[in-house]
Amino acid sequence: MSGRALLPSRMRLTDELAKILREEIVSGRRQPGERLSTEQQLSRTYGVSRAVVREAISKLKYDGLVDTRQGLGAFVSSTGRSTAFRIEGDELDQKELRLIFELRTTVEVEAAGLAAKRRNAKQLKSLEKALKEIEQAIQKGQVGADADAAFHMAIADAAANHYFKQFMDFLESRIRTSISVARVNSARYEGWGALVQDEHKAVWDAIKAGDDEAARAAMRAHIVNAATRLGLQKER
Amino acid sequence: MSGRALLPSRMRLTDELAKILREEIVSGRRQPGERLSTEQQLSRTYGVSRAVVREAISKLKYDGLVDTRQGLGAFVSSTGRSTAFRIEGDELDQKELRLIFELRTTVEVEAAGLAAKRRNAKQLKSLEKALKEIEQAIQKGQVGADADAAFHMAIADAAANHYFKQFMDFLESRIRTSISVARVNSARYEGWGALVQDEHKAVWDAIKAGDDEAARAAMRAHIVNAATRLGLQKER
DNA sequence: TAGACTAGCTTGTCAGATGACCAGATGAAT
DNA sequence: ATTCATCTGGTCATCTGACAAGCTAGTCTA
Repeated sequence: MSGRALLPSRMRLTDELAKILREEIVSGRRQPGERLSTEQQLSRTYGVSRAVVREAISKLKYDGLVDTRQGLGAFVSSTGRSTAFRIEGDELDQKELRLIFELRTTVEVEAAGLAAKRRNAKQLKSLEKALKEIEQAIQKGQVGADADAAFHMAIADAAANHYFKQFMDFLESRIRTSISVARVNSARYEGWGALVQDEHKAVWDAIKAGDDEAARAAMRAHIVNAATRLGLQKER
Repeated sequence: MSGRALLPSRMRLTDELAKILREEIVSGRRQPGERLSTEQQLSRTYGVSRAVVREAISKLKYDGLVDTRQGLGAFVSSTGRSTAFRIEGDELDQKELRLIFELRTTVEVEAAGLAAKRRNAKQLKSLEKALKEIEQAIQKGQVGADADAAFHMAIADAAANHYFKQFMDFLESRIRTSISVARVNSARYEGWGALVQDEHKAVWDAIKAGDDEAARAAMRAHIVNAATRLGLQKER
């Protein structure tokens, strides 16, 4: 088979094909509801095996861009919208990070508020434990990033909404991979340790007291400060 | 082949397997960097063909959960976290929908607040246009779902943060596919038209006036009411 | 000892085959 | 004439077996 010329590049064939098909759909060149060519046709058109075509279509299906029905074919999904929320790109510039931080702030502030209203005894204990571990780490001069993450996740738990938790987790890791770890750690903790801990305590106190407004305010202050410490301009 | 017993259910095999493997990773049972079993082993373990295993792994790779290298194997990605935020399942029950609505409320309320602070003349015009179209649709007795969506998206635009917009878009379409369209439309507009429009106007007025707190309050009221109209219990 | 080389494993891709599923046509029964 | 069961061809879902290409580790050679 020499049709390979139709799919150049050194990428994997399935990624290459998926990219082409995706482009055709999101660009609107293929209308919602429209039927795609059959796997065999696509395989012939692009000079790849049916297995490659299947994996490529599988990706689009996974993103909700197409639906397949056995015996019928593959169709451009009616919504034409992706069913997954992605943040593309490995390295994000400061401007993008600031926007993501804004979204994160929004969600985490509300999570703190919900936690203040809904937390139970067990969750309070988890929070307290995380807080103590951060304290100890700081006293030892350690970074305590794990304990810090645990604190934030404990809040998400207490908010009693696993979508909040999932989303915060997602955003956190997305931000983390975009800022060099060294920078995060140093910026977050070097010299700021005590200050950060004060902010944590404020959040903790409010959640313990069940004061959701105070919890929101404390969390907002904490994250805005964190952004500042990371060198992201504080807005407003 | 009788190993099928290991993968019951009427889902597609590849989705089923992907779900299992994903669970093993996000739960932390498999550590970041750890090597997965080979495709052949997995194929034997779960009693499916290698093609199915490949498609399943392809999904995880797509979400950034695993990396594969030809000749080496598949590895749990270093972060161990997904690069995409998904809400699994086609039909979500009321409880899940309520939780998603809570997240949506959070984001959209803040978006309204940001819009009030940041909107420019052009965006105000878009909002006004959407508002008028909804009005006309209601007077004609039509549904006006498109115009309604346009209104919400115009707010997202005015918030000047495309992550808000993307995420709201994502949640909206995710909710829409979980509630039968007929039910959404009727519940949203049949008899409620004028009421809904009043809520929209309140949001619009606040954004136009640049009053972010009022915008947040109005949007919160609007979405809470929408949830109620959809038969989702209002919480708190 | 240092470097080239080979063996063996793994993923990437291919080709062909079978089963399940669907829409529409066909034909029989009412 | 209408309704319903059946047939038929097309399509996706899955399986099987094979080869190519990339990688590691150990072996062999100079």
